[in-house]
Amino acid sequence: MRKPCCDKQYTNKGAWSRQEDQKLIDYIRIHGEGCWRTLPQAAGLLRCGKSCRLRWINYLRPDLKRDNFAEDEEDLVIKLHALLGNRWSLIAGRLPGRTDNQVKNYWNSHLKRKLASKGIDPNNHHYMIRNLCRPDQNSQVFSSATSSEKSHACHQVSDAGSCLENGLPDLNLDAGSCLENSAISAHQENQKHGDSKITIDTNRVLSPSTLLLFR
DNA sequence: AAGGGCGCCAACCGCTGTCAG
DNA sequence: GCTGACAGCGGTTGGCGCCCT
Repeated sequence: MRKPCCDKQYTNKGAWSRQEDQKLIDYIRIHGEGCWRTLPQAAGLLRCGKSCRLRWINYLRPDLKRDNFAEDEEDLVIKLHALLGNRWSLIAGRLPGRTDNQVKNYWNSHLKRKLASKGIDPNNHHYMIRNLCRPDQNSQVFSSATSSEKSHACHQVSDAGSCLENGLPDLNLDAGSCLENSAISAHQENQKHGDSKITIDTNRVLSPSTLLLFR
């Protein structure tokens, strides 16, 4: 069992005061980042080193953007999430001035809902196909999406793949998702030709979870 | 005007990865 | 190879403010 990083009895918790912020900023200006364990004592702070690190990285760093996410940043987060999943630090690394915490919070509070409202499952970036199968009240979700939005979801994985060609690191893409995606694209083809029923090309491979949606 | 519900976001917690001794 | 210290990550929580009834 690892020892705690600090003696919790003698550390403050909760929101940081201005004085605490100033002490941390002053200390880091002079000594630079790092040695978080010894920093609190050296800087005269009654805080855990971990807490100091978090406060600096997520709030006090001078290069942080504090404004709302721009549309292109949103798009990038969505594409990177399709590629990387909940690897917030990797995603944030591609957004200058944004922290992993900011990206995570923005995803959970805005983007998840935004995708869901367009009928896109925020977990796997696929359309929630059940909505297509059952023309009940749920189907409104899908029908309210514009064609470009539908296209966006169905091509999420291939778009993300194209990011790789633009210099993203070598990542292990989920091949299963691509195959499922191609089956969804097949459905799109049917839609284009006016077919109201879903037909599945059995030569295309679907995961069991996706197959369940069609039953 | 009040208070209950909800969303946002800063901060915390627990865990993992890495590296030095 | 083992152990402990440290940094970093992702999930979760709690407090605050806004909105609606």
